[in-house]
Amino acid sequence: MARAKITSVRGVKDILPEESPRWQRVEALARETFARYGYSEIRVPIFERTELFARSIGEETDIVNKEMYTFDDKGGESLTLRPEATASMCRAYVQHALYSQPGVAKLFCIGPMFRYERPQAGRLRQFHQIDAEAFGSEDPSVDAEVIVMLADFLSAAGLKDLSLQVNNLGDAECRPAYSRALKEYLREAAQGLGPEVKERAGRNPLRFLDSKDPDHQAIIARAPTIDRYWNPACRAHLDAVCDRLKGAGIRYEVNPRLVRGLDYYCLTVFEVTSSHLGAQNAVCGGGRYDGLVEELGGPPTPAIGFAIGMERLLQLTGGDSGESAGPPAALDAFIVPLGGIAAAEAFALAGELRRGGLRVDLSFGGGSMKSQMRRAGRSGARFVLVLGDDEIAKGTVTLRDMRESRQEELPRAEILSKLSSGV
RNA sequence: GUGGGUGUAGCUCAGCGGUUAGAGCGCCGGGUUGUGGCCCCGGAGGUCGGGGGUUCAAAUCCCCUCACUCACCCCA
Repeated sequence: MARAKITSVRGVKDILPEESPRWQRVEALARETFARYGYSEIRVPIFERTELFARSIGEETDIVNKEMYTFDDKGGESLTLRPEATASMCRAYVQHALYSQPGVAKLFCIGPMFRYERPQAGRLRQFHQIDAEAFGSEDPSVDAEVIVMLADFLSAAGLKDLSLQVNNLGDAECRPAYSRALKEYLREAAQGLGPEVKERAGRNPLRFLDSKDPDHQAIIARAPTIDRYWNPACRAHLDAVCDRLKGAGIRYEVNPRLVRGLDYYCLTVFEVTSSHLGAQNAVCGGGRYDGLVEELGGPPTPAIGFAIGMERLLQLTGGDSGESAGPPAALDAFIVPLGGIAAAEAFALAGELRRGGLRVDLSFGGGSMKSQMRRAGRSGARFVLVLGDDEIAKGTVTLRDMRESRQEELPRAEILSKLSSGV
C-alpha cells in the first residue's frame, strides 16, 4: 500500500504554516526599517553564471572551492545557485547602469541562498538572508549608517545580548604588508600543526585568525594584529566610523582579529554575534568592497553592505520552541451544512460572505452535527453558521457565538451585515 | 570531507534477549432526532530507519549502511 516516501533534500527545511507568520513579520520589519533609510528592494535571480561567483567571491575561498551548487544547463552553460546575494546585486547594478542615477544607490534583497555544507545548528544548505548594500560612496558615514540601520533593525526585531565587532582590513597599500607579516609569523608558529592547516595558513593567512581549534588559540593570541599596520587613511576611516557609531549610541567593540571569509572585503568589516546560538553564532556579517563593482566590469564604485541570516535571527526571537499561535489567520465564521441540499447553500453563502470581506471556512464532507460542530470549534472561528433543512425552508441561518455559547436564528439576508458589524 | 550522539505510532517517549510492541498527546467515531470545548467509551495508525549476522528466540546483542543531530573546516 504505502509507496516509498520522498523526503526533502538534506539540509533544507519546510517553513510550515505555523511558523510562516514569524517570517512574514521579520521581512515586513526589514522592509519598513530599510525604507526609512532610503533603501529600495531589488529581486535578483537565485542562479547566475558560475563565473560571477568565482570572480567576485574569490577562487581561494571555501565557498567557491567546495560549497557551490553548480550544474550545467541544457545549453551546456555552467550555472550556480547563489551562495550569497552581493555578487548578483553588483552584477545587476552594473548591468542596469544604476551608477548613472544620482546619489548613493541603496538596495536590499531578501531570499534563499545555497551552500553545499554539512548541516549543523544554524547552518543549512538552503538558508535565507536579508541583504542590504549601498553603492557609490566611500564616505565612512555610509559605513556607519549601514551599521546603525542594522542595529535599528535588530533591536526592532527584539534581539538582545548581541555583540557587534568592527575592524578595518586595510586597503591595497597596508593590507599586503600585514598579510606578509602574518604569513611569516605563521610559518614559524604553525610548525607543529598538520600539513593541511599549514597549507591553508600559507595560502590565506588572514583566515587562520578565524579558527576555533583550541590548539590554534594561543598562536592566534600572539599573532601580529592589523592595527599596527594601518596607514593614516585606514586609521582615519575607522576612527570616523567609530565616531558616528558612538554618536548614535551604538555599542561596539573594535576587534583587530576580525576577518571575513570572502575575498572582496576591504577597509570596514563587521559582524554581529549572539551567545545564544551555538557554534555558528554570527547573525550578521558585512563589510566594504570597494573593488568589486569594477572587477565585474563596472566603473570604479565603492560599496558596503551586510547580510543577516534569517534562520539564525528567527532562532533568537520567540524562543526555539516557538509558541504555536493556532490557526494562521483567525476566521470570522465557519459554516456547518446539514444534509445534501444544505451543502450547495453553504457553498453559496460562503462565497457571499467572502466577497463581503469576511474570512470564512466551511465544513466539507458532511458528518453528524456533533462531528461538524467539533470541526467548527477547532477552526477557531468566533461564529458558526448552521444551515439545515429548517433554516433553508425558512430562509434563515442559525448564528452561534462560540465564545458565549449563545445562538439566534436570523434571516439569511442579514448575516453579512450582522457579522460585518462585529456582532 | 572528518569525528561524536540519536533513530520504536502524526508528535514526545517507554520497552533493552522470551507469547499478538506500549503510554500520553493528536486524529476519527460514539455517549444527544440538529450543537463544539470538559468528561466517559471505542477505533484507526508501526517493514521497531534499511540490510546482513549471532541465537531455539532480536525492537533488544554484533557488523554494515542510510537518515537526523551536534561539532570541526568555514560561514548567515
